[in-house]
Amino acid sequence: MAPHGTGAANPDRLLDHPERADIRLEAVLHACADPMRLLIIQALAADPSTACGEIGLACSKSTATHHFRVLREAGVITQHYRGTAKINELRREDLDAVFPGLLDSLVAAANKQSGKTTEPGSLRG
Amino acid sequence: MAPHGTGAANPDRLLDHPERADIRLEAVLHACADPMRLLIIQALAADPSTACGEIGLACSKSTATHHFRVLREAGVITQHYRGTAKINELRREDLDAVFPGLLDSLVAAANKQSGKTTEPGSLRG
DNA sequence: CTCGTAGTTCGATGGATCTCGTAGTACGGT
DNA sequence: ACCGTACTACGAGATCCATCGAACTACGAG
Repeated sequence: MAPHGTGAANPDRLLDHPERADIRLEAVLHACADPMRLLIIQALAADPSTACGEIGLACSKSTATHHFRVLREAGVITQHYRGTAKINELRREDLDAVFPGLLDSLVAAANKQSGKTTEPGSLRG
Repeated sequence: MAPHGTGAANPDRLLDHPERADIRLEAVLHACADPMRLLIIQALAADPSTACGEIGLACSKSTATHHFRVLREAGVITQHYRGTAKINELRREDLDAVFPGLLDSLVAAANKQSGKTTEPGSLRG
């Protein structure tokens, strides 16, 4: 038996995302309750469609993978491959539909706390 | 030496609360990311100034104490004694000042998810 | 095919966290 | 003074979580 990566478990490189209806508030909050993941969210809010590596996360690659996964499984972000890179996006529409206003106040709070100036106009593409 | 409760550590029954400026977003989110504590928050949102025991929590008393403490130390609620009862209140003003809109969307999300009808008069003015 | 880049998986470790029962303190009434 | 109610503090057990390094897969370019 191969000691690692049982290989080809997902040949098309597709990723599982929870349906909109399956997004749970506790999971979303838990996902956001981590400084590293909050950073990711801020980065994606400022810059949609960013690859994992493009966000300068101060941790190892495996840790980064872990955090992105937590966010995806909670329904906060979507991920899809683009060549060798993995592109991340906030699930704005879904989150707004399920928990109206939550994401916005969350991002605003994160930006405020980190002293970021989310200048008016950059919020929406 | 008394094996438990070193007694009179706080003769006036005063409780430590973080200052408004010391409230951290991660801590607030983490505090809210628990079903039990989310229940407490919903209860306090619907009914300010409630004693610990008045919320029908499905857990032991020591566990309840623990959850209330987490909420207090995160800056989500205040607690003060009134006779033998301990009264809890949401720190609405402080939270609104530090993270505008967050508490409202949080409570609304919790109510929505739990199918609670947030009294058609209290939310929309 | 080979190499480099991007990200994953596994396994381990150390630290939080949840939960509880038991034993304790504080207050208010009788 | 005594008792009951309300809640706390401690200690233990179980589980979860963040983090890492090492080994691995997948894709693209030359």
